[in-house]
Amino acid sequence: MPTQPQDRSVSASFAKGLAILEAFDADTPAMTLAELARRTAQDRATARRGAMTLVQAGYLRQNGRLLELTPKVLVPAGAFLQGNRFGRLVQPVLNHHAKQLGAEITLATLDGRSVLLLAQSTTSDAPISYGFTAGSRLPVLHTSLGRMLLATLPQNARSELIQRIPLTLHTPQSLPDPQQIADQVTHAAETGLCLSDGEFEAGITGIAVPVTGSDAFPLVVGTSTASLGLSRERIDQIAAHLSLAAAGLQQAGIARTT
Amino acid sequence: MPTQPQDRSVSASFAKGLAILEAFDADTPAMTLAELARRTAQDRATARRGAMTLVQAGYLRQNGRLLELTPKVLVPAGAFLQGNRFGRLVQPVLNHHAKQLGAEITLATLDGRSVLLLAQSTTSDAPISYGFTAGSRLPVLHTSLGRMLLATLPQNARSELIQRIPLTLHTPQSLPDPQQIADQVTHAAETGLCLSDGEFEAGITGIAVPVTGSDAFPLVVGTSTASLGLSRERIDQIAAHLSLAAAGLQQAGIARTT
DNA sequence: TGACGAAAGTGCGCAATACGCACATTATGA
DNA sequence: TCATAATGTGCGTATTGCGCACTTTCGTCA
Repeated sequence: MPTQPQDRSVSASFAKGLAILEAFDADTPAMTLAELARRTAQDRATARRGAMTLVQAGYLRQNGRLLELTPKVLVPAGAFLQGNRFGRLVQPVLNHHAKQLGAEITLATLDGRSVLLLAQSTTSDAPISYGFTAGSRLPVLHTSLGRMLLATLPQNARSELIQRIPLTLHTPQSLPDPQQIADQVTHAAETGLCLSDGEFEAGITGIAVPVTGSDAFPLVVGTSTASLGLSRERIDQIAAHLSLAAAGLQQAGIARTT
Repeated sequence: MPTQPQDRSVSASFAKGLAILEAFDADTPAMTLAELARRTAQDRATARRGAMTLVQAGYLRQNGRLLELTPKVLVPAGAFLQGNRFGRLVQPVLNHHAKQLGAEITLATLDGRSVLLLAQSTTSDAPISYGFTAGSRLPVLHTSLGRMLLATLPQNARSELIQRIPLTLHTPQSLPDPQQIADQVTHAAETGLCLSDGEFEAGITGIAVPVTGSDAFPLVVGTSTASLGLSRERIDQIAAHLSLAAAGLQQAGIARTT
């Protein structure tokens, strides 16, 4: 009684263990074993084995009957960021243009069905800080970053993703129709600029431009600002700054040398 | 022919898979499969299974014959940082006192046998930036952060760690004798302040103070400055700022509510 | 161009190992 | 106090991962 056409080149136990780790997110950085088993749809004994392995490896720790992430999960992230010279190559560029612009600039890529924030400028004098950091996830369909990322994809992948990603409305202004979103994406692809007004957070307009030249990951940079009194001139101004930042990034060598 | 007193509550395959992921560090964010197998001392087939599983899960990607970390490794880190409200609780405190102090302030904990950086102030006007970010590792024995962390430990754990951690000298000024280091740690424990002059990077003095009140992890904050012309008064001044930052952090609620 | 070494992919037999049921125990809350 | 839920554990079973050995591909130097 075979269960699945098991792929002999991936380890099922390892995959299940990773699923345990992935069960922890920003909203739930600590949970009980039973809840963990429920979330991952694994047998409690299986979930326990995975969790105990993670505890032994140092990625989880037991606090009473709660399992919680330890700071050790920062290590692989640090390896990625340092290994790719983010601190030296990316951060200065973002900071410089953010200062010029007077608003924070975010670098993001696409991961599965969500936007993944990679880095953000840290100009302490910037007005708003949303508490988003590297590793944060954002929805794809209703953010300027997400739509701009979609726009970098080839047509077929683009429309397939728009269909497959469950559409959740965050504000009354969130576009409810996949077709409208697809049109916005097409428009973004043609103009190299994407706006999204109040579709993710009310009263906030997101603006994003692509970072071309990266053959490894789709990359975009973006910023956000209050929608109120946002003139066309100001938008163009912001877009210009973002484009400069994007150019600076690819010149700094974000593109992977294949 | 039994191999090991195998612990039935941890998954060997999962642990091996995690070892694959841990093989990637800041110096080697990409490597070939053979090298991966060599580093982890696993059979190539085993290493391949682990790597392919990580590829399927999205944490690694294949670039030619190289395996490299993907940005997805930022996700667990983001979950930890956001879940513990670092962006809202920690960062503002660090930034505020860093501005007052005129130098970057770093928050760190102890992970195994190395210092693990958790967060760093981001005052764009600070003089030096070492390229260290959250997730970076530093040696324990020859940094002020590390020694201050050791000082927070109970006596037995303290001396055991000092014995067990391999002692590598980074500069001519690095203390070569475990006993001297132990004395420094004791002194740090008594005074609540730790200095380390040029033992990790020549000409740089590190200064660290403990963040008490955390029952979950040992925490310290520290900064670094040029050793040249560093007066006793200035040191006291810096220590005062760091202590304020430490107090601000525990007041912000870094301590885990057990 | 040919030949060598290193790296990558694959198949498969064996047995170690992870699975998941079921039971006992302990915490939680009505 | 009882009921419910969560935890830890033992263990039989067969699934699953291990690792040898072979083939193929790639890169390099003669």
